[in-house]
Amino acid sequence: MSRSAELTPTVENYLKHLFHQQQQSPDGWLPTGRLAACVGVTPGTATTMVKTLAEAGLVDYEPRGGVRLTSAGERHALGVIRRHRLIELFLVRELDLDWSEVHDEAERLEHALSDKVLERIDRLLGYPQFDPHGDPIPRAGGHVPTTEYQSLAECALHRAFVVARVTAQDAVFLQMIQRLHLVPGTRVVVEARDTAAQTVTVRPRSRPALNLGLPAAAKILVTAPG
Amino acid sequence: MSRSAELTPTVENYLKHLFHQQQQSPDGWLPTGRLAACVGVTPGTATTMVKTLAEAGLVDYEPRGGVRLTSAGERHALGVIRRHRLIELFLVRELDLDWSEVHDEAERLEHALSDKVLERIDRLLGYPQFDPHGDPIPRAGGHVPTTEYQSLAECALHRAFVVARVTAQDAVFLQMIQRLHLVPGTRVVVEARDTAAQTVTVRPRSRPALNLGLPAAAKILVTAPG
DNA sequence: GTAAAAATTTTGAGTATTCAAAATTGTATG
DNA sequence: CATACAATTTTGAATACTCAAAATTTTTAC
Repeated sequence: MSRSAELTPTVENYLKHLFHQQQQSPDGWLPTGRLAACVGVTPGTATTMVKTLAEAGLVDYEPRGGVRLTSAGERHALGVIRRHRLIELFLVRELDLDWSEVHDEAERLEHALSDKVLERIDRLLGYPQFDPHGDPIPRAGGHVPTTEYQSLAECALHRAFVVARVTAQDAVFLQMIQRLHLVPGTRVVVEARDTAAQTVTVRPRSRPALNLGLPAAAKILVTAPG
Repeated sequence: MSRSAELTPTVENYLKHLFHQQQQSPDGWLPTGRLAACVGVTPGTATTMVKTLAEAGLVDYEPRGGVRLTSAGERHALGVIRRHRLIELFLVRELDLDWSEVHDEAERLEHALSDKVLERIDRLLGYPQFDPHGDPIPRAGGHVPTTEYQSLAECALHRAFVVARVTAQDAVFLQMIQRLHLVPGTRVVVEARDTAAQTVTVRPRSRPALNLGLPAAAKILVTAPG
């Protein structure tokens, strides 16, 4: 009736962060300190938890070397991320919540939803592939729809693109994106890029051009239109 | 952004059960053993928790005398019950889950929903007054729509009534109600009542008559039609 | 009115999670 | 290579919750 293995919300949370962080550092091994920082606990706490996770077969752990999800751990992490992203989309599409505020809501709900309810939500939404931020929603089996994106920090100049994904979760940044009309789906052209000044000049379709800092531009991913 | 006082799910759960039980025993004082039984913990655990709740001002506690919700405790309890019942209705109406299975689902979700999401669900459902079992949904302010009901164990014979409410949560019982066509909204007539044999003969509108035991009949509440 | 039964509380202990601060290890530097 | 610095791990302790079993109180029964 509910989830397969029944991990605690805390454990699910560690696994989720672990997965996200591992995508960044592609050698796969994550220092425990980094994990601690993004879960929001002290380093010692993370060490303790990592040892627990290792005993449960969810991660590989090399003392002073780092942590890495096992395939079992990754499977669970993808389950949590699937729940999180489906909930986000549900909150935006069905309950009319704002794009920028659903992350925190989903954070709590992702640990309380049974497989059955999740399946119904999935069906109601028409088995969507992407959440409101453009992040891919893993399938129940664990498959993640992948697409190659470029960011506004690196794509070609004077070419039409479509914003596909915004890789940030904090409400302030997302509200800015909204105010600037750069939400997923918007057509944009990069008019200039100044690597010295670290700025990018972007023009959303039928709107005035605007300037973004390079780090911000790197969080906005685009694809070719059509 | 979320709930007012932030009680733990465990505490919310105790308060909810306390409220339900208090409705039964109207002197208001509930023995801790009874509370323990319905929360599903050992008596000692309930005693410990009750002392914690008393310190937090949520209950009055007389050692060896019993427990009673304070008005603060009742306010919180009604909040939990409101969430629970709105979720149940939402799951049935919007996600097409079965009447008989939503209780357990709501049990988990009632502790994870923010006020904001709850308000949206309330709006989506059209500010309903009753959940799928006919139980009243407390308003955000704490007001509970009350109606006087009679049960099939005590109502007049040969008079038309409408099933308004089924005061049970276990799936097996509810599935039986469904199979027997006695879900809320159904018109029924009690054709006979045998207090010695402890049975009631009920005829749902345009269906053959059927027999119920008295305790089962007492859980099915009816009102005058119209 | 005392003994047995029932309910309740207390005690001691365990799990899951966390922190602060001390100890350890590894790395980089001169 | 020794030393200083940073990261990590260990240690000791706290909170929230739970149980089993012992101790206590109340009720019931004779």
